[in-house]
Amino acid sequence: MRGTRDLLPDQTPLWNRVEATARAVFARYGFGEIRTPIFEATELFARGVGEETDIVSKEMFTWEDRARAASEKAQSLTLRPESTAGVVRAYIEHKLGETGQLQKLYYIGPQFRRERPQRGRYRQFWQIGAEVIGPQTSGSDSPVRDAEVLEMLASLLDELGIRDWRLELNSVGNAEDRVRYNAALREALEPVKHQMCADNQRRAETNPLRVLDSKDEADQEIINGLPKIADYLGAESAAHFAQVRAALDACGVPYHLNPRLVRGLDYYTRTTFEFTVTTGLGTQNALLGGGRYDGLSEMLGGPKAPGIGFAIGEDRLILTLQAQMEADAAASDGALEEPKMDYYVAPLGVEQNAAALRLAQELRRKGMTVEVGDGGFRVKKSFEAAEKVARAIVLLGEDEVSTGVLTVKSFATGVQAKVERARLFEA
RNA sequence: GCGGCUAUAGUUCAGUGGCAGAACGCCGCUCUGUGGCAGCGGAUGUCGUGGGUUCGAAACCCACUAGCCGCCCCA
Repeated sequence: MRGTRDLLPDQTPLWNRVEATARAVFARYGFGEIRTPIFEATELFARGVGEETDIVSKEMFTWEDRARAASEKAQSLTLRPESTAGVVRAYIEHKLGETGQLQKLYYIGPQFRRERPQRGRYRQFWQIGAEVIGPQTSGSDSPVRDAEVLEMLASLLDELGIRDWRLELNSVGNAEDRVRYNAALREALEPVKHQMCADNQRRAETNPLRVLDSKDEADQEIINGLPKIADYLGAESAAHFAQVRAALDACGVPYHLNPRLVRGLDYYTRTTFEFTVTTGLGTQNALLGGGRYDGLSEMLGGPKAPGIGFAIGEDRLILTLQAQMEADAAASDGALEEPKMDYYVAPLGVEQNAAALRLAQELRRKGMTVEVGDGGFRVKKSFEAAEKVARAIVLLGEDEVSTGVLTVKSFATGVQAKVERARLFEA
């Protein structure tokens, strides 16, 4: 299917390493895993992500569920295009706010957007994300939370071995700041917008913030002359942002202020951020993105519950790591070695098959990785097969079975030795 | 959703109108309890799918599907 992929066993170890590292890092910061449905009511995304966003207006996989009884109405359902809305729905539904505790939740799972695929962009893609949310009394809107999340991401990327990441940081202000800034943008764009490209002319009308995001080269001069959001932050937003930056400075997390970083989901308020990389992703250079969403819970009919979260594009993280590994292998002239199993047990003759499987059983129960051949194979074939998958071959012929003294040959050293059956289990 | 490029063996690719190819990999033999090297031999296949042009199409044309690159946007 378009935009979907199969991940074969040569790929999945890296995926598992990434996910295990993420789980371990998140646990150190007190996050617990949440698993929410892969589909939700369409309404949730329309209200949470925003009716006018690209995601909701043209990228969702949506269908009408059948009404199963005359009294039941057909419901519009949608494969989740992101997970924050679902997590906040679960927060509301399970009344997690009533605990009074700050909730730190993370998730790993597939997301679905009906876009044209290209490198680093798939219709089913995976996100590793986390949300910090709770009633205000839990400190959920503290700048400490913003900085902690950003510092955690820096630690995670470092631990994964992602090199040359770059943190872009901005504050888009609270709801009131945004109203004033939008008005200022419209006013500034009015006399100059006719000089801009068609896309930007449209955005100037529908969503002036998006003009800031434009990469149209001819329009850059105009865009650079537009009012900066930083000048329109109210005292509260400005103080919050200053504290976030101070905490990042204290932790030694490098960042670049990017006054043009506006994000495409309607729920973002105040802190917004993106981590980008230059390796492996082509023009889709955003590795992860996120921000604060102080009003989302209320938008979804829940209690006031400020929050901040992010989503890592796992596919993009993997592409970056693979590109780095290829670059390293090319630089050191070394081929990428596939991990080998401990033993390949080769029965010599079909009469030894049962004994070979039994030997493998014992070795595996000791925790060793073992492959078993077939007595019908010629010895040459057994060696060839063994050398591909294992570090050593155990020959099991009539003699070995009757005496219990095995013939073991290491492929690394080329040394062949007779080994007591019992001693093999010690290794 | 828009534009460009691409699709031939397991893989990477050559093949611009006249017998479907190379390298690597795979299998067999030389070699029935010792692999890696070498020699010899073998199988690779809906030439993405469907239609059209032509005496003849892998090649030219159209449509579709999928991938890649870019735009939009985002992870």
